[in-house]
Amino acid sequence: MIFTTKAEYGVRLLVELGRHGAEQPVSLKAIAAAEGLPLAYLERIVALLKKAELVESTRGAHGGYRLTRDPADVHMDEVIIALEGAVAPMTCFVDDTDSPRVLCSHEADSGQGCATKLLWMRVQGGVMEKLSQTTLAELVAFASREPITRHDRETLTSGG
Amino acid sequence: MIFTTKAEYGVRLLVELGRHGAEQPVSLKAIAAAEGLPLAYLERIVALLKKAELVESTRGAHGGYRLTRDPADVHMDEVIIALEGAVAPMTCFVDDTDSPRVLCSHEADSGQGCATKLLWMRVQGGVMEKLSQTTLAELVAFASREPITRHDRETLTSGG
DNA sequence: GTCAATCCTACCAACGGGGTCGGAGAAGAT
DNA sequence: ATCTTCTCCGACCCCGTTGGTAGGATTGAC
Ligand code: FES
Ligand code: FES
Repeated sequence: MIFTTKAEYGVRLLVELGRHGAEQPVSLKAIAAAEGLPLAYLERIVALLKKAELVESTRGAHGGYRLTRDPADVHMDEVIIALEGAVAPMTCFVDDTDSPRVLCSHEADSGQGCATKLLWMRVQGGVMEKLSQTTLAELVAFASREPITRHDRETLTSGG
Repeated sequence: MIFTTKAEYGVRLLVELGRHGAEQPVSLKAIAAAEGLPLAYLERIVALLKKAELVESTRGAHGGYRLTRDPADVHMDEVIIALEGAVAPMTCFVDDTDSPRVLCSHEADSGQGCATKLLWMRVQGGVMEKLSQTTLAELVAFASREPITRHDRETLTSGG
C-alpha cells in the first residue's frame, strides 16, 4: 500500500472544505458525518494540514476549518507530504529534516552502484509528478459529479 | 513505503542473475553472500519469481537459478507484480484473481464520485508506467558501474 | 456560564512485514 | 550407496506501524 488512511482521510477532508466556500468555517464534526469518518482520528489528521498551513482554524462555537488558498493552487504533492511525510519507495529513502535524501546502503560497497536505486528513483519521480500535476480543484470537480462512467476511464491516468 | 523488501531483494536477485550469463545456474547461497541477504528469506522470494516464470531452477549439487529470458526483455512491472502483487495506492485497490479492480466504497454513496479515486488512479498509473519502462538490462548496466556521479542525476528520472 | 468547537497527549488492539527453523526431495561427487 | 549440495515447503515468531479510542484542557459565541 502506497498511502495510509491519513492521506485518504486528509484528502477527503480537503475536498469537503473545497466544496464549501472559504467564507464560513466547517466543523470537523460535519465533515466526519458527511464522509463517515471517525472524528477523533480526523482531529489528528487535520493537525498535520494546519501545521503545513493548508488549512486555518477558528476555535470555539461555530468554529471549524477553512482552506488558506484557492483549491486550484493546492497541489497534491504538498498535501501528501504534509500528511504522510515524503513518499518513499523503500526504507533507504529518508527525509531527515525536510531534505529528502537516499541513504543507499549498497552504494559504496565495492565500486558498484546500487542495483535498485535507478528503479526506485524513477518510481518516486513518477509518483511525485502525478501528485504535483493534480490540484484540489480537480478533485473537488471530480467528486461532485456522477459515479465514474466508462467514457471517463481514458482520461483518468492522463495526469493533468 | 511503496515497496517491501520482497521487491528489493527480488530485484537484487534478478540483477545478480543477469550479471552472470544464462548458461550456468547461480546458487542462492552465492547470491545471498554477494548481496548480504538472508538465505532462508531469499528462498521464499525466488519462489515467487519462479512461479511467474521469470527464473528457472536446477536442483541438486551445482544447481541454482537462471533467467528464462534476455534481461532486455524483462520489464519491471511484471517483476514487481510477481513479487508484491499489484501495486495498490490504497486498500480499496484489490487484485482479486489477477484482475485488478477498484472496490470503491464511496462511489455509490449519494450520486457523488469518490473524492480520492482520481488521485490514486493517476498515481498508480505513474508507477506502472515507470516500472514498465525500466528493463532488467538497464538495472544490470546501472549496477555494474561506479557509484552515482553528479552528472547522472539528470537522467535518473527520465524513465526510458 | 454553558455549549460547541478546537487542541493535545496517552493509550491500545490488530495486522503485516521481515525473518528463522526444520525438514523433505533431487541430483551430482566420491 | 551415501554424502553433500542444492532447491523446495510449511510453520512459526518478533516487532513496528497503523488505525482508532479515551479523556481531558482551552477557546469563544450565545
Ligand atoms: S539501498 Fe536502497 S537505493 Fe540503494
Ligand atoms: S474508496 Fe478508495 S478510490 Fe474510492
